[in-house]
Amino acid sequence: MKRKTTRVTSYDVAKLAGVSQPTVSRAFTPNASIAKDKRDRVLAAAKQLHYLPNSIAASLSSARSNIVAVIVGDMHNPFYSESLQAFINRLQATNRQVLAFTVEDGRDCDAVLMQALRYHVDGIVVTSANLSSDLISLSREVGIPIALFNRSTSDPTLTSVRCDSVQGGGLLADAMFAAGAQSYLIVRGDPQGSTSRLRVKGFRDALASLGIGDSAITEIDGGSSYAGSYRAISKHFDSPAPQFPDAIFAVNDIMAIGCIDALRAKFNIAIPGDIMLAGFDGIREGRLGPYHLTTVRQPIEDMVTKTLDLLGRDNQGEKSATQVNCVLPGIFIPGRTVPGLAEIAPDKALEADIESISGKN
Amino acid sequence: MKRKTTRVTSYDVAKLAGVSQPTVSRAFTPNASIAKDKRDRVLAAAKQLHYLPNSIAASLSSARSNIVAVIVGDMHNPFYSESLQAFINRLQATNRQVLAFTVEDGRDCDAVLMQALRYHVDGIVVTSANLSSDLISLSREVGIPIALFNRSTSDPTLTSVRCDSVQGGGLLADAMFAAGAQSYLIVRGDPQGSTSRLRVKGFRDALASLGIGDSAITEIDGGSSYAGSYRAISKHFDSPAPQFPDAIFAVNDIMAIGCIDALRAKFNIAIPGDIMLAGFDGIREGRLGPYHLTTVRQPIEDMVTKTLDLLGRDNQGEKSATQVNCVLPGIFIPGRTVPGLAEIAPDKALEADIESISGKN
DNA sequence: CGCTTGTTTGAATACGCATTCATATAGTTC
DNA sequence: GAACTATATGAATGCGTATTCAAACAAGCG
Repeated sequence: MKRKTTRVTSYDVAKLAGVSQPTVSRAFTPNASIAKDKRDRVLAAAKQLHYLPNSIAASLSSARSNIVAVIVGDMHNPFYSESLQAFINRLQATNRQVLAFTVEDGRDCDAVLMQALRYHVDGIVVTSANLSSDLISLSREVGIPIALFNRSTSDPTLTSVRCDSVQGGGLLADAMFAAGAQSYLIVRGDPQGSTSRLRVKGFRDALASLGIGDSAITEIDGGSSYAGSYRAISKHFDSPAPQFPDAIFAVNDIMAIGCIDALRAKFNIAIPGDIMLAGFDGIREGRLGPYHLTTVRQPIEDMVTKTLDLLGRDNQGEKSATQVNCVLPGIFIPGRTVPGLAEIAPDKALEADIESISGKN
Repeated sequence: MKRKTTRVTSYDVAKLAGVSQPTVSRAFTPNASIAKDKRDRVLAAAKQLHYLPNSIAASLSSARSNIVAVIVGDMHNPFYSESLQAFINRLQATNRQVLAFTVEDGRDCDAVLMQALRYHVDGIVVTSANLSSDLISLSREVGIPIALFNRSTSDPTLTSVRCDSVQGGGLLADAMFAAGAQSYLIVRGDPQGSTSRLRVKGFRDALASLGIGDSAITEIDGGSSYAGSYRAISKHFDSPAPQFPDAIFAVNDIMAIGCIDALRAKFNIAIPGDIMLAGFDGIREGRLGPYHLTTVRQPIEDMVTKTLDLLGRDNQGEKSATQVNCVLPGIFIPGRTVPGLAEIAPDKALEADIESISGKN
C-alpha cells in the first residue's frame, strides 16, 4: 500500500454521473457543447467526490498550460516587486498562473529561461535581465513568445513594453530648470542597460534645448542601487573641490533615496533647500514622508496590460512577426524634493500619498 | 498545416542517437542507470535537435511537479515580498519552480489554493492569509502538504513556521525600558491575526515583569499597514488630552515607519528625542537613514529553509502526522529610534546598513 | 414523411515522458 | 568454466485530460 490517496479522476466522476469521460471534460469547459442537465449532474458528482481537474494533464493534452513565466531581475528594487505583483494580480484574474523566477544581477537568465521553456508556458515576461540571442531563437523555435518589460531591446524583433525614458527624463529636466536649477549632477545607473542611458539622454536633451551647456552638467556612476548611489554621492562630495550642483537627477527612485540619505547623513545638505533632486519610477517608498520624491511614474498597470496583450496576440498564431515595441509615456509626479511643486493642498496630497503607499486600512 | 513548430520529443532524440526512448529519459536523469557513452551520445543528439524535455509530461508521468506554490497575502508589506524572493531563490537553487499567488487582504485564499491543488504542486506555502478548514482537509485528501509561514495556526495539526513573537516583543520591551521608558503606547495590527496579538503579549509580559503596570500602557489600533498606523497616530495625538508616552511599539516595521512619518510631519515630535520607538520584522526599508528602526528581525532565510524542509519531509511519506509547529527566535537589531543603541562604531554600522538595503555592486 | 441541419454524446486516441519488468551483457567468485 | 551478481537496455504501459471522429438524436422544412 504505497499511497492511500488514490487520485480521483474524471473517469470516477464519469462513472458516478453515468456519462463518459469526455462529457466530464466538457462539463468543466466553458462554452463546450453539453446539455445543461448533464453538466449539472457531472458537477454534482464532481463535488461529491472532491474531484479536482488535473491541470498538468490538461496542459499536456491541450498544449496550453495557462502558465506565464515572469522573470524578475533586481528584486532589491521595489519597482520590480511591484511589477511582479501587478503581473500576478492580472494573470490570476484571468485564471492564469505565474511561474516566478529571479535572476541575480549581471548574470544572464539563460538557465532560468530554459526552465520556463521546459514547462511549455504560454509566454515569458522578462524584466531587467539580459538574454542571449541563442535563447531568443530557441524560444522562437519552440513557439513560446517572449516579451521584455521595462527593457528596450538590442534585438528589435523582440516584443517589448517600456516607459518612455526620454520623455520622462525631459519632464524632470523641465521641472528642475523651471525651479531655477542652473547646474546639474546626474547619477547614472547600470551602464549596460538601455534604461539609464535613455533617461539621461532625455534629461540632457531637454536641458540642451533650454540652453544649459554641457559644462554645467556632471555625471557620476551610481551603480543603479541604493548602496551604489550612496557611495557615489559620498565620493563626489568628499573629493577636494566637488562640483556643487543646484540639482541632482538620479536615474531611478531607489538611487534617489540613496542620494538623499547620503546628502543628509554625511554632508548635512538639505533637500530641496540646498540641492533639489529628482528620481524616476514612482515606487511607493519614494512617497514616504522624509523623501517625497519628485519623479516620473512608470504606468505599471498599463504596461502590464499591454505586455500580456502582446504575449497573447503572439499566441493567437497571427504572424509571429507581430513583434511590437510599445512605449508608454511616463507620468510626472511632483514632490517636495523640487521647490514649489508640492505647495498646493498639502493635506490632500498627503492623504493620497498615504493611500498610495498602502491601500490597507 | 497548423503549426510549423512540431515539438521535438524524446523519441526524435532516441532515433537520432540510435537508442530507445527510455534511454533518453535516463540520460536526463541524474544517477540513472546508463552507460556513459550512451548518455553522451544522447545529450549530443539532444543538443543537435534543440531538444527540451517537457516538464509537464514529466510531471504527469512521475506524479511530481517540482513546483511549489507560494501564496502571499499583503504584498504591500515589504516583509512579504522579501519572503517571496527568498522562497524563489531557495527553490530555484534546487531546481524547483515557484507558482506565485497573491490574496487580497481579508479575503480568504480558498479559490487560489484550489488552483494550486489542481496543478498537483509538491507543496503549498501560505503566508499571511486565512484558509478554511474545508480546504485543509481537501489538501490532505489529495496528499499535498501545506505549510504556514509567519502564521501561527488555529488548527494545530497544520505545519507552521514562524518567528517567536513573544520572545521578540520581550526583547523590545527590555530595550526600551533599559533606555528609560516608563510609559508606553502600543500600535496594534490586524486584530484577526495571531502575529500582532503575540507580539503585544510578549511586549506586555516583559513590561509586567519589569514592574510597569497596565496604567502606563495604552493600546491603539493601527490596522497593520502604513496608512493605518499613520492615521492611528494622528488620531491619538489629535485627541483633546492625549497620553504622551515615552515609547511607542508598533507591531511591525511598516507600521513603525508610518508612525514616524506621522509624528514628524503632523506633530513635530522627534524620534528618539521626544519619544523612542520600535518596530518588528527587520525589513530593508527600516534601515533607511531617516528611520533606522530598532526592531526584531525575523530570520527569513532560516524560516524559509525550515519551511521547505518540513514540506519536503511531509512528501517523503513519513507519517503525514509529522506536522510541526516550528518557532525560531527573533534577532534584536539596535537602531537609532531608541537612544543609546546605535552609538557604537557608527561608520561601521552605516556601511552594514547600506549593504543590507541593497546588495548590488 | 423524407431530408437536411445542428446539437449531444461516447469510443478511440494523442500528448510526452517515467517507470515497471524482463532480457541481455559484463563482471565476479569458486 | 559454471553459477552468480550487478549493470544496461528496450518493449510495453500508465499518468489524466482534451480532442478528433463518427454515430445518435432532435429539430426544422418542403
